[in-house]
Amino acid sequence: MTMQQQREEIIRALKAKGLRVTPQRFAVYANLLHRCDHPTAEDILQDLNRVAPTSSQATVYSSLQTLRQVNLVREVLLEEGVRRYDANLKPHHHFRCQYCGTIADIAWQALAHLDLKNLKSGWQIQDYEVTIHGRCDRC
Amino acid sequence: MTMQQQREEIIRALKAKGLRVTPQRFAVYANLLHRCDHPTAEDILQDLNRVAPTSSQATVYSSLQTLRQVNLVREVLLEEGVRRYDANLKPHHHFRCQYCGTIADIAWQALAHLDLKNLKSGWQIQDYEVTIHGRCDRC
DNA sequence: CTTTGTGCAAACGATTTGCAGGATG
DNA sequence: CATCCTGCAAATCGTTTGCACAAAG
Repeated sequence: MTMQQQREEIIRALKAKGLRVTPQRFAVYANLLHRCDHPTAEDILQDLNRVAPTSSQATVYSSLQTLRQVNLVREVLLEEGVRRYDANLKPHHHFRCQYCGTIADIAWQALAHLDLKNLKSGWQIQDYEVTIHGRCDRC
Repeated sequence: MTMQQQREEIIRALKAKGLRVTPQRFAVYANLLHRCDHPTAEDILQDLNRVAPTSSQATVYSSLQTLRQVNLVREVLLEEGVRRYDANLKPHHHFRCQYCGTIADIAWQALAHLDLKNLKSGWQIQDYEVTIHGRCDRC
């Protein structure tokens, strides 16, 4: 996919959700899509303003909130007191290295599916996520 | 187990970890052990001071931190921006109702174990946890 | 031109810290 | 009696909010 196509793809996604396409919102979403780590709001802000000022702090926070509401982005909880964001919408699990903090995505199919029947009577399962803790190949 | 035995059990656990047994620390840990929900620091503070002032805010926070460091207590991440605590050390998973927020423990054995072999080459698995989202029997 | 988004700075809630006095082992 | 813990209040961190102005459709 060319650079240009990627841009159009993002614009299409935002419009499809009824969002106005502003440079700041575009930048936040594009940044999240192009990164493979799971950055915090602060990480994104830093990255966007690395070269030239692009967005303010408040705008990054509000963009993330908006993108989350329309399900283009989701929050990931892997560490205590840290909110991370992820634009990978395909269901997947996470592997976090306890030593260096690196986070790797684990494809949904990579795990044998759980047998969730009759877990707790009367409770309906919507979805589930697995977080694996361990040591990565470099630690 | 009698009330008295429970108290002695707690004192033994704290001493075994090299911690001094203060009334405040005792109260925080005992409170957490006797509750089946997964309270926040604030919840614990409220509960302890319900009848008579027992601990200050700073002390509850510091006790939780200390108890966590010695592995008598662990943090649970189930909702965005909320830190909950749990003194149940037996490995278990969590089920959270998306409607009322109720959290239920799922015994480790209740889930068919995951096949975690060959997940990612070079990565060693320490442990994993499953968070299930759904609707509880009362919602 | 109407509506929505941005940026600033102030407000906020949860958690942490500095420090003096108090309790524990 | 040395060390560790507590409580208060102030500091800090991440996030949210109010509001005037700017930009998008």
